[in-house]
Parts: sequence; C-alpha cells; structure tokens
Amino acid sequence: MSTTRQQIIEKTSELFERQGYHATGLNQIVSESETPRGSLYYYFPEGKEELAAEAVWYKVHHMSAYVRQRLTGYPDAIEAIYQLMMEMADHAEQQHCSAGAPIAAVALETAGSNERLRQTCQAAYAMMQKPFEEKLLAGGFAPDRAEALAITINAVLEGAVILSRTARESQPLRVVAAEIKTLLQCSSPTA
Amino acid sequence: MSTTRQQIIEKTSELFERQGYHATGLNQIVSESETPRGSLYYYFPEGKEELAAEAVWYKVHHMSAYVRQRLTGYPDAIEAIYQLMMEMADHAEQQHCSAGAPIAAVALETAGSNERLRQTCQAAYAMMQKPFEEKLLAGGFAPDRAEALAITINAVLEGAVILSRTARESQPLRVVAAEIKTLLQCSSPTA
DNA sequence: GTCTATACGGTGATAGAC
DNA sequence: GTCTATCACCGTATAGAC
Repeated sequence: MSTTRQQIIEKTSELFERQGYHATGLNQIVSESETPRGSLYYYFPEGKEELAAEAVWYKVHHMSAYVRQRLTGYPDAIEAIYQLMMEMADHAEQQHCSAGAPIAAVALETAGSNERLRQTCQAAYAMMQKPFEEKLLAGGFAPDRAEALAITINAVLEGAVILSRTARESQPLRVVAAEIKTLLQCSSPTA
Repeated sequence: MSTTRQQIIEKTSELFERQGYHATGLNQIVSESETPRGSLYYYFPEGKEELAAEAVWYKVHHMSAYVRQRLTGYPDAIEAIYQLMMEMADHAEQQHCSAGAPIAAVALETAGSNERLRQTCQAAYAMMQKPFEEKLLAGGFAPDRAEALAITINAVLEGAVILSRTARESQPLRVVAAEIKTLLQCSSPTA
C-alpha cells in the first residue's frame, strides 16, 4: 500500500470530519495532504465518491478498533462504557470540541443523493455499534437487550458529539455518559 | 410579513434538511420556491448566511412548538415523551426516512467556519431542549434531573434520526424511544 | 506515477435598468 | 420589488505529455 494513497485517505477523513463533504474540495485535500497533484485520480479513478467511501471506511475501522480496545480496560461492561464516554468528552475538550461525528457529516450530506455513500455510512454505523454490543453480551445482557442498548449508545453518542461541537462545550457528552450509565444499571441482568 | 419572504425561508429550511447547507444553492432555492429571482437579495441583503440563520430559526420555532403541543397530549410526562418519539418514528417512516435533523445538517457544516450560524444552531438546540425539560419538571423531576434528561433526549433523538436516515429504517428511532422510556422510569422520583 | 493545462458547470454576489 | 446581465471564483473531471 503506497504511502501517498494512505496520506490522501487520512487527510480526507480529517477534513470531512471538520468541514463535511461538500465543503471539502479536492484541491484542499491535495494541498493539505502535501501529496502529488497528479496522484488523486491515479489512486481514485472514480473521483471524489470513491475517495469519500474509502475515507469513511478508514475512519470507522480506526474508531471501532479504538473503542473495542478501550472497552477491554475495565472488566465490568457498564463501567467500561461509562469510562469510554467520559474519555471521549476529555478528548473533545482538548480539541475545543471542534471535531467528531465524521460519519454523520458525510451521511447527512449524501444519504439522499448518493446511494453508494449512503450504504457506506450505513455499514460504518453497524461497525461502530458492534464493540458495544459485544461488551454488553459479555457482561451478561441478553442478546436483544445488548443490541437495543448498543443502538442507543451509538445514537446518543452521535447526538451528543454534535451538541458539544455546536455549543463548544463538552458538557452534553458528560451528561449523556452519566445517563447511559443509569440506563445500563437499571437494565442490568444482575440488578 | 410578505409571502415571498416566507416562501423563501420555508423552502430553504426544507432543502437544508434534505441536502444540507453547501449542497443547497441559491438558484435552487429561488427556482423551487417559485419566487421572483430578484427578491432574494432584497429580503436577505446579507446573502446566504442571513437566509440560513432565518431558515434554522423558522424551523426550530416550528418544531419546538410542535413538540410542546404534542407533549400536552398525555398528562404523564414519561408516557407523553414516549408517544412523541414513537410518533416521530411513524413520521419518518411515512417519508421513507428521507429527512430529519435539520439543525444538525447546518451545524455540522458550519460550526467550524461560520460563527453566526454556529450560534444560531446552538440557540436552536437550546430551544428544542426546553419543552422536554418543562414536561419533566411538571412531572415532578428535580430541576437538575430534568435538565440532564432533556439533554439526553435531545441528543438521542438527533442521533437516532441520523441513524434512521442512513439506514432508511425507522427502527433506531423506535428502539431509542423504548430505551428512553426505561431510563425515565428508573429515574422517576415516584419510582 | 506524476504533471500541467484545460473544459465546463456551478457558486454567491453585485450593478443598474425598470 | 423585481429582473437581467455579469462578475470572479471555485468545484470536479479529463487529456495528453513526461
């Protein structure tokens, strides 16, 4: 795998996360990634759509692996998820709540106009849901409960990141972390 | 208030909801709103930014009024909120999950580049939070609990709408409705 | 693999007539 | 209030040389 190609993908996913799909031009991607101008259509012959799909895919692999790894830090599922969410709030605060929701940024702009990217984002969300579902299963939750709770965690995280970005405040992320903890506790099979 | 001006605002908010900010051009707004071409800069001399702020503002007034009205339908706060969320899922399904998250669409694309629109979206989210907070307060929840839960509802709704749009499936909305009901029940002061 | 030049359409915005 | 003409700029994409 060439470094150039990977550099383009990483910069694209970074720019999508900060600016969204339509606001990110191919020119900006090339110039900020400090990549040869001629390489873009060499590595991504189908143009922006192909590049965007790869960028989303790359980002979600990275994020879901991070989540899965972090969730192993605490044996208890509820505590692990709570600590992860608080850690995300710390992360957001460090970068002044300027980023987050990389899938949503692409999904909202393209779901209605580009079927390929819509499907990519759909698969991305499914992938983000899995680590939570697995951890809850391992924690003794019934399969249907684990799935419903993982969907809820996925949704509330996405929403809270957007609220935090908009308000430039990590508070929404911290609030929902505590509420999800409560929900998990009163849904716990051992409760 | 002229009809032309209002038509432009309504069509703009509709297009933002479906396509986002950058994908929606002034030309499209004029042509689809069937409005005189020359009127746009007459009513909105500051251009797209001013129009966008008004469109977000209009939409959020409309939505928060709808939510507040619907929450009066059931005396019990928990049941009222649950029914409202399920109603939103029905709505989404009727339009094939093609819309929703009108604030998020603008917020994600502009929060990092346009301070005015960022603040508008921030105020919009605050406005969306209020009806839930009020209903919970009236239902006997302590002020700080009502606020935290309203923030969570706001976040989970925004996230679930995005998940539903992306998957073309109302299931995420229905799932989070049930989970929020559980959370409210086990947070209830009368429980 | 990379470069440059270029095509073509669309963007937000302005000026000046009516 | 509205229209038209026009602006400069930007977007993605392609062709052909090296």
